[in-house]
Amino acid sequence: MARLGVESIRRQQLIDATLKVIEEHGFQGATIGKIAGASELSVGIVSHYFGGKQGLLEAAMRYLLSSLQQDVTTLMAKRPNAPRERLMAIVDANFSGAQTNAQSAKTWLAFWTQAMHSPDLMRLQRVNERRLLSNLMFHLRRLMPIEQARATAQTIAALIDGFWLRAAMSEGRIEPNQAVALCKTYIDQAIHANNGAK
Amino acid sequence: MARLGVESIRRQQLIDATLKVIEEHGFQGATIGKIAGASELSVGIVSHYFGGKQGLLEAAMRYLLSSLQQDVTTLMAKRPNAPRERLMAIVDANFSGAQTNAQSAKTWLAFWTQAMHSPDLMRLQRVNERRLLSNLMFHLRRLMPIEQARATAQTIAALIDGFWLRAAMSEGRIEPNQAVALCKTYIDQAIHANNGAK
DNA sequence: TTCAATAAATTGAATATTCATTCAAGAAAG
DNA sequence: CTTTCTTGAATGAATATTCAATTTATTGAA
Repeated sequence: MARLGVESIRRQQLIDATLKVIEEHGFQGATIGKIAGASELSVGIVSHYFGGKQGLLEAAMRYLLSSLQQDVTTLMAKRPNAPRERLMAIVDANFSGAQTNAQSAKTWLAFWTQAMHSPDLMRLQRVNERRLLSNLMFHLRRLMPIEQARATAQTIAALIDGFWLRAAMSEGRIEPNQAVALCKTYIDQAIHANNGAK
Repeated sequence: MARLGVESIRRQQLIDATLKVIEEHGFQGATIGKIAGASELSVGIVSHYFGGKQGLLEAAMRYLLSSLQQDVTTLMAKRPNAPRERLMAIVDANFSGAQTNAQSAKTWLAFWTQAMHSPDLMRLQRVNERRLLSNLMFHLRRLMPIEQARATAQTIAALIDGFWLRAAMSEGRIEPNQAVALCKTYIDQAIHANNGAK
């Protein structure tokens, strides 16, 4: 028997290499050859562990999504349990840590594009989106009537996506702090505008 | 000599076919063969008029960008020359007419992804983005102090992009009316929040 | 008007390239 | 010495590009 855990090590090696190559060459330029090179493994190993290129790409996206989800729950746990604070934590998490640089924004955009033509990736994307929305709704419900909460949740979600997209297009010159600040300003405006209507 | 204007007719034929094929098969699936088929021309004609596939794709994106720009100026011209009205017109234009359906949102997303790896397309994208921002700023400046105007302009731009992105991901179930309504609600909130500080 | 002569436009089979996948052989671990 | 892991050359499929041949349009002389 080979060393225990080789499989999970190799899988992660390949996923890391995949993300790196997509960052560098885009989704189109991410060939098995380049990925194998970046991982210092051979091309054959991909089908051995992931069945093929598509399987590797889906695993890589799953990894990105779960990283984001982990950032969210970690950051949320550290904040006071007040609705406004929790909302701010959600925003912070979505622009935090490993997530925030133009490179990883490009990777996200690439996956989004890909997701439109892969039911599996699309499903993953939807699950995450619904989680974000229901998360936002949960806290907004405590601050405003349900209709306004719904609208505000949609708007916050769109804002987050929009800033991400702009980050991807801005060639390294992303200012996560600015995006976070603008999102927070919006949230306070929305709370203020709908306050008292509760 | 051949009939005058054949060149521009053929170019448009190919661009239309390109957009149609991308809508239908995605960016990856948009092969020269399919595009030629959809345009009822031969594959050879592409390199004759555009030098190659890349040239055709760039021309198609140029066409989309200029269509959007035209929608904006057309709609703006019809509205009263009041700052708030003009802002609303900008939002309307960005979700109007030929622009608004999940298919064309997918096409946009595909081009954005592509633009990240093509300096030429990136430059085009930037020009358009700067035009949108300065357009927004021009009117916001009349409603609030410059710092708030800057922040609001960034937020509106991000909102527009964000709703587009969500439209692209939402598999045909896009509600442009809802996106427009939410953008407008935000604008009014922002005006209200920063009013009097003028 | 008709008819070559010429130029422009168009075709699509042939070619070249790129790349995912396969798998027989070999290396490494236990 | 058996099992697992890994390699990478060979294969085949997909597709962009090329270009010689063909078609179509234009011109102007008869």
